[in-house]
Amino acid sequence: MHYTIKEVSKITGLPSSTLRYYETEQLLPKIQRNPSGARVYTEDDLEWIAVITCLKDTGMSIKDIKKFVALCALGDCTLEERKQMVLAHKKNVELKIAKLQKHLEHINFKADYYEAACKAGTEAELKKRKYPSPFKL
Amino acid sequence: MHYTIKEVSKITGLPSSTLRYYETEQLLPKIQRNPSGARVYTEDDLEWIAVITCLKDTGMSIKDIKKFVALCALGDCTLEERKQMVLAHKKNVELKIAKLQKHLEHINFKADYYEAACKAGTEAELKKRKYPSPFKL
DNA sequence: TATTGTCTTAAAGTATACTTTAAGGATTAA
DNA sequence: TTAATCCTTAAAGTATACTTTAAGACAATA
Repeated sequence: MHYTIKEVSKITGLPSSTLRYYETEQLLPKIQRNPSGARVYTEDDLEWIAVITCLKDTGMSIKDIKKFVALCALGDCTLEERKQMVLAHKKNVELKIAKLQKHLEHINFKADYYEAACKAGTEAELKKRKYPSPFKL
Repeated sequence: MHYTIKEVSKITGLPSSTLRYYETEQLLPKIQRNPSGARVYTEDDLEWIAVITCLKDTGMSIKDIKKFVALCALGDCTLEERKQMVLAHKKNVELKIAKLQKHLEHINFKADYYEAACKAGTEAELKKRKYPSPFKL
C-alpha cells in the first residue's frame, strides 16, 4: 500500500509540515515521489515513523535520532553501536518512568490534600501535612 | 534554617539563574532579602521549589504552574479550582507513564533485535521481525 | 475554463524555557 | 587596600522543535 502525505498525517497524527521537516532533517529515509513530485509513503516508511515517534516521545533529541538513523543506513558494521544506543536509551526511559512515578506520589499527596481541604472548606488545618522533602538538606 | 541562592542551587540542582527566573516569572513567592539585597531562602521556599520541580518535571508548562501558584495565593476560595487542576494533572501524568511504558516495549523489542543481530553479525535474517504497528492503517 | 484544493521548496517566524551578558555593588582573604 | 568572589538587575541571546509564509505547480470538479 502507498500513502500520500495527508494520509500519513492522519494515520500518525503528525502534521504534514512535521513529516517534511523530519525528512529534510534526515530522520526519515528519502521518500519516493510520484511523477508530479509528490511524496509517496510505503508501509516501511510508516514503520520508520513509528520508530522515530517512539524515540522522540521517550525524550531522544532530533540530533540523536538523526545519528541513529544514519548508523542504520551504514549497515551491519554499526550494529554494535546501535545496540549500545538502544540499551542506553532503554535505561534512560526506565529512569524517566521511575522519576515520573516518584513525582506521581507527590501529586497524589496533593490530590488527597485538596480532597480534605475542599471537604473542610479551608486548608488552614492541613498546612501541617507536609510531603517529605525530595532534597537532601 | 536559611539558605543563600548558591546553597539552594546546590541542594535542588537548579542553577541560580533558573531560581531567579522562576521568581521573576512568579513561580515562587517573593523571596526575602538580607540587608544588602541578596536572596534568603527558607525551608518553606524549598518546599515550594519541590512542588514546582514536581509539576515541571511531569510536564506542566511554566504558564500553568504560574496559574496554580497564583491560585494558591488567593486562598481558600480557589481550593476547588486547585483540586481540579491537581486531578487533571494527575491524570495527565498517569497517561504519560502509560505511554512511556508502551514505548518501552518497542524499545525492548529493539534491544532484543540488536542482541540477536550482533550475535549473528548481520541483521539480514532479522528484518522480518516486525514490531506491531502502533497506527491504525 | 475557472476555481478549489492539493502538492512542492526555501526561508523566515514562533513557542518554550531558560542562559548569558553587562554593569555595578557588597563581602571576605591576603 | 586590592583582588577575588559573591550578589544584584534588565535585556539580549540561545537551543530545540517545529510551524508558517510565500510563491508557484498540478489535478479534479463546477
